[in-house]
Amino acid sequence: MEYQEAKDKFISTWGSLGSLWGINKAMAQIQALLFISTKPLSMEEIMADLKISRGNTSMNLRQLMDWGIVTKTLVAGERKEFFTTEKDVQELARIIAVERSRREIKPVVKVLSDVSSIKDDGTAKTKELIKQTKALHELTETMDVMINKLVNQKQNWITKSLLKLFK
Amino acid sequence: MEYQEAKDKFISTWGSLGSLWGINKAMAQIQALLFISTKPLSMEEIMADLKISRGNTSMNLRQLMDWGIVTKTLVAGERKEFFTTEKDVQELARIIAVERSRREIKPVVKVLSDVSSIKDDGTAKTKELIKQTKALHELTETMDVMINKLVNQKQNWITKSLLKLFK
DNA sequence: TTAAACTTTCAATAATTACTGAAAGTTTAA
DNA sequence: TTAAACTTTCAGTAATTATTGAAAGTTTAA
Repeated sequence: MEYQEAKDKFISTWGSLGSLWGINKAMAQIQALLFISTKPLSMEEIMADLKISRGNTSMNLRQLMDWGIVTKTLVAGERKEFFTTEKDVQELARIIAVERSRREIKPVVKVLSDVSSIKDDGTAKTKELIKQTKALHELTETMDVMINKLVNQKQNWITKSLLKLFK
Repeated sequence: MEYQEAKDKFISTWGSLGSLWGINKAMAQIQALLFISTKPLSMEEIMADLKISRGNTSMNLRQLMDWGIVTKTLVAGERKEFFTTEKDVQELARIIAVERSRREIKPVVKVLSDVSSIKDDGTAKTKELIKQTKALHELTETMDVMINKLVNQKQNWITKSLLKLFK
């Protein structure tokens, strides 16, 4: 497999994987492109390489910046803006985990907490609803705590955690 | 909040959360409905409660059975089929984790392995591609191993893991 | 058998989500 | 200033994904 083929394969796989970590295809592809680039890229270069429109590029770059995964960088002597992504995979994984916790898990924990604390009217169906959503609430909260603790070990957190779990 | 309101809120939240664990809305809602039901439900009952068509119900029930989350149960004296879901949240989480690993993580690990092992032609861009996809490969594989090990602790795995990590 | 009761399939359609491109907005250099 | 170089916005459109419903398929009881 040659460079170009490998590059395309990586970008397209990473793109379709976007759904796994909750972002859209173009967003994931832009991140992938920056991730394997040896230098900051301009909007023009990203558009040309991925064959997507200016508008799409602009919107998805902004989202990536909102996630804290991509940053603008100035290139000496150039007027236009250039972009780079976090290059350290562990740091990348940390950012994604924290953001997903904030955006998706926290709101669900809230709903589960509300639903599971309705008044017990003594009927079997109400009892079941309370029991099951309470269990789900505990689970979700535990996992959220776990993610946030894991991730705060910073440097080399994944390897460290693995060791702790299975030594 | 009364029973019906709480139930609707739970089902709709769980439904829109489907994307988080990689399934569609109707599928997640059916699972949610079964999860808080005090008895097995027939297709008719599911259709009526969620206001979805027969076809949709049938297809999504099948998918839930493929995932191993829902099972057919026979109800004495009834000809039609009834359905139940796994009621234990920890077991539910185990099944989902294993399935996602199999369906989504494993194939990506394969691509990353292929891409990161292309021939080094000495150029900077090839070196960068190899370096970055290798790092991603290691990370993804480590996480996959972690998930599978965690999950194989069976009984009470989440609490156990949390203790191990932070004692 | 057969026909009623039930489930599955799948082409058509609806709903959702992503993308384009041109106009409006912003910044900078002269 | 102003005009060129650049970025953002967003209405319209395209692509994707989910849903319907009716026809075909299956099972069971008589």
